[in-house]
Amino acid sequence: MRLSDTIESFIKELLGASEEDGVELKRNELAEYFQCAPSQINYVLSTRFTPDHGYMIESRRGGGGCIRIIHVERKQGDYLDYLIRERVGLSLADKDAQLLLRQLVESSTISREDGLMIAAALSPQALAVPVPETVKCALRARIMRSMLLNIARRNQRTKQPAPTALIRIEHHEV
Amino acid sequence: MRLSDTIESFIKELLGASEEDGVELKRNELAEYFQCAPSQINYVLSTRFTPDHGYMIESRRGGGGCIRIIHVERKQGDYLDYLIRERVGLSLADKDAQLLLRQLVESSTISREDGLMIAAALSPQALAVPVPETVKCALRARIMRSMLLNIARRNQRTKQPAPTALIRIEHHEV
DNA sequence: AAGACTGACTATCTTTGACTATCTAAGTAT
DNA sequence: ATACTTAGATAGTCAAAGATAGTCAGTCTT
Repeated sequence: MRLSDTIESFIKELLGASEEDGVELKRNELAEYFQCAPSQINYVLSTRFTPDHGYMIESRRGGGGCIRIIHVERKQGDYLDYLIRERVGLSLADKDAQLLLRQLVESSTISREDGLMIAAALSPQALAVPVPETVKCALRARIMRSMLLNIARRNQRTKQPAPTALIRIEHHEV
Repeated sequence: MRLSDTIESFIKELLGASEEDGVELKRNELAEYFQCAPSQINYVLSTRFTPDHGYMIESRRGGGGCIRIIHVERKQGDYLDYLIRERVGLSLADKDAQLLLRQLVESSTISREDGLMIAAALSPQALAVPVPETVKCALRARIMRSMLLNIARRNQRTKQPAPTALIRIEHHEV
């Protein structure tokens, strides 16, 4: 078994054992424990604990610093989960983003308020920085996923599970 | 727990227990109590009790000198306005964004949910596209402004600038 | 070729201590 | 009395040291 896989399972065990929906760990301690370079931890995090995997990472440097990993439960057949993992993809044109948002609000997958918040974050004015359109598309996709994940997490916290279920498996390139 | 965090909570407890909206303390006594260098107190004040955090500091040197910490209450609408117009500016470092969000939630200017949504949109993971940091700073400012503006509009629509419960969020929970 | 792994370099946050600035009070000179 | 001086008591500043985590390009493995 590869080291990365071992570390991955270890972290997932920690998450499973935790009361909360997240765990805190010290990068250096973990690296010490597994006898590897500290940057190996970053590698594991960036390849196996990404937003599309349903994880959020927060960290602090300096004395007393640490890494926090938050897991958002994915339920089978959860539409939000499908969106984050597949539908949004790596690139999202402005037009597609608006279309998607409208669908999500109309199908009550997300609230109107949340839809407006996402729209605000993705608005052309917000993204009016001098970068190629391809980069903006990547950005839209990332921001969209990150915000949807946050909504999923909130749903999980409030124990008020997904408003809808309906999975429509459409093709997913945007 | 970091010493700075401990001292921060201690001071906030004092503030909470106080009848006034401020407390007075002796730098050296505090330092003695926490067994640290007096300048540590200055560090805590300058990183956690700034105007952005909603605090004002006054002090007197010499015999009988002391430090006074005052918590400033702000009107929601005005504060949001100020943020949108002045504070956010054209550029916003990651650190500043987090600081700002934390203060906004602590002062109930925005709800915890909105704070988390903005944090999700501004998270390093969401902005992980290959552009210079200067561009990211510009982007953060724009997204932040756009989302705050959306909140302000929503408040106006509902005519009910409803705050939320006072929730103390943890350090990088924002 | 793709994924796993590493190490040097960088960025950020905390803590400390030496040095500086300011204030009060008491003492001294006029 | 009034002005000046000085000692002691505070607080402020800043840069260095320490403690973490992040990045990235190159190497190794499969």
